[in-house]
Amino acid sequence: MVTIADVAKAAGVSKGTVSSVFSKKRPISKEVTQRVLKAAEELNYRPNYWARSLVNRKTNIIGLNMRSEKMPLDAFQHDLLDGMMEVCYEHGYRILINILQPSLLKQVELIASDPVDGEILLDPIHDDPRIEDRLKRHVPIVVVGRPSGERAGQVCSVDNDNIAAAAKAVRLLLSQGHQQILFLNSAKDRTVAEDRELGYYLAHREAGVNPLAGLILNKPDDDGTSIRFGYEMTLQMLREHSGISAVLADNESMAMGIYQAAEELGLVIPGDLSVIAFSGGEHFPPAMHPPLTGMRLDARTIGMEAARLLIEQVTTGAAGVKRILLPSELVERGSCACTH
Amino acid sequence: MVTIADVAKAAGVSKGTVSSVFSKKRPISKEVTQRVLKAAEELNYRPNYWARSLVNRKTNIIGLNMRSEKMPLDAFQHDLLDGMMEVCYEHGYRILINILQPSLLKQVELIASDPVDGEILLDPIHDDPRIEDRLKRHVPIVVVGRPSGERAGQVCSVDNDNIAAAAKAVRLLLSQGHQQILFLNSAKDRTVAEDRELGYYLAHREAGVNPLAGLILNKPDDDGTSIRFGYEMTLQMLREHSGISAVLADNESMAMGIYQAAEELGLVIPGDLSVIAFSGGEHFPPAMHPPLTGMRLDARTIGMEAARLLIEQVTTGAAGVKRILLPSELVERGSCACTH
DNA sequence: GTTTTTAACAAAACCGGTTTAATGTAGGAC
DNA sequence: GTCCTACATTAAACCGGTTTTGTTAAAAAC
Repeated sequence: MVTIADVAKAAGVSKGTVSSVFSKKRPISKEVTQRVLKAAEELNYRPNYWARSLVNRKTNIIGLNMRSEKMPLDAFQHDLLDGMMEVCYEHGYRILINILQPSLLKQVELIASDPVDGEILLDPIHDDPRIEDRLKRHVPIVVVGRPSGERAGQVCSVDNDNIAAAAKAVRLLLSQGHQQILFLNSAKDRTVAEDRELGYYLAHREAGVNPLAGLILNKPDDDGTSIRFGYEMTLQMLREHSGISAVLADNESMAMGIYQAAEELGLVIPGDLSVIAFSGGEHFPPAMHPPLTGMRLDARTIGMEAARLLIEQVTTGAAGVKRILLPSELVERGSCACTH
Repeated sequence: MVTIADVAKAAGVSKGTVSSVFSKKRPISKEVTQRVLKAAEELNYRPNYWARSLVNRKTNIIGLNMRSEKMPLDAFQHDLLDGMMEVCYEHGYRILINILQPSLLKQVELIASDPVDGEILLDPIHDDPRIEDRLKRHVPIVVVGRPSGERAGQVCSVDNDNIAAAAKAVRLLLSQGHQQILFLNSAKDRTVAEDRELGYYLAHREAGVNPLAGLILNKPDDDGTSIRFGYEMTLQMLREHSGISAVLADNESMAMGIYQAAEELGLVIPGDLSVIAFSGGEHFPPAMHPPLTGMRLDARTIGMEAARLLIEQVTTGAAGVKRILLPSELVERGSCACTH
């Protein structure tokens, strides 16, 4: 590897002079500048990024930290990444994707800090250790979702208005005459689950309906795919509760599982069973029949806002805690209908 | 920021001792180890990634370098990234996405080397300056696509068998009786365009058909979206050449433009016009009517193979030049039919 | 003509780690 | 009791940059 010392020697100057030529932070005579640039060119010299970051305390890299169990990326994450990329592109930042295995992650987290100026954290859980850690170490972060407890007021976050979104979805179903609405919610420790549950109850209360207990199921966070959970729970619950006529699903994969179960039970969607799901992607809705009615979460905008917020924090050192809530849009596509 | 010196002072030992406690590269007595760990814990110490990388000459980060004009990521890139992530996940590597603006990029490329152990380069063009640069600096790379000229034998690469894929697509169309097949190819300077053009001619020659000149158009690399190019060229060419009954498109977006143009011209797909496209994504095919017949490129596998190849190079220092060619699958969905 | 300022560069210190060479100390062999 | 070895630890050098401080010579000020 050719270093700054090599260039200095070749040009017959000191290291500091070469550094100044490149950074232009101090005046260097035309003649010497030429000589240094020529030497650098000939040796094919490139400043070492790490060495530079070490002293500058700045990498121009922001991290995307996702709880890495889920791969490949779902539509929500994909769009979010797209949004992040667009903003980073404008501001000259790069993105480091953190996808280490939980086991490795634990080691690495203990062993070294991430080489980033700031981080965007996905899918916060209750008392998320990642948030605690970044707060302690004063690493700028933006949380996508709602940090739990008092942390919500201490770190920046961008989120769907999940309470409103869930309420809107349930309101639609209630208005169509559904009384027993099964809610296949996401994992209990995720704060998003709590918000959506709140929205579920809110819409019921507004309509003066007292929701049956036990109609909200949380996906176990450890195991299995969403599609399997959707499938199994739908089978089980529809057999136990004959009154269920609609299902609200946490995501599209779950909805696919629900479709499978409905087919197996001989139920027609939306005639016998209405299905509505929170949907991530805006670009490529999965092909389902009938097309899935969903609450479209604007992942792309979330990604953009999160990146903006983080870059603002990183560059200006701004300490203000902001929380951005984005509305979700109800897209009716045909998987919901009135009860008969 | 709390440094190793702080911990050393707090524990009453030297920096080297603290370092050894963390890296376990030298034996440290139980008693001292305990004292150091306690001090580190209390101070919330994390080793500095850059400082460590500086001396280790290793970051455990691999770069994904795409010619950044195109955003958001298309389905091909998305799947490729997924594949890369999966392999990186297994091997404890992180991914740095390089999406700097061309203008900024030029500066940064001159200013600093990337903080990565190796890079995966997408969309190589003829005499790609990125490849020249990495070769000169001995940065391990894997090219996704075919490096041009003699470089093909000098760097690792993973690619679709584009010649075979294009030939297969054209063969289908010829077998359906199409004689004049419009080929909306990708930008001329991309090597993939050359390969697919070859496949186009190959299939014609096999069938004993002499293809009309001027039926292959290259997307201008500088401007506009694929969808617009597909739309405008289809309109123009179908007006000029009444004999055209089929179009082969470089990607799905172009195909969408072709669908638009067909509608405007009052042509029914596939009755009046057959359309076939190279398609990237396997997860979320865009919803089109009729569903688009395509050559499915296995982007996910390409990403996995590329990551494997690169990590192998990086870890073992292996210098062998490998080229992996992956077959593409023809998926008939209904946008191609026999001529009448 | 001497002093002060300025420009242009060199030398050295520093960033936060790792690694090598040096040091001291205890245990075993003779 | 002396010598050698093994072991645990420290001090110092190093990674490749940036930045601060010092030095020299020429230009400007008096």
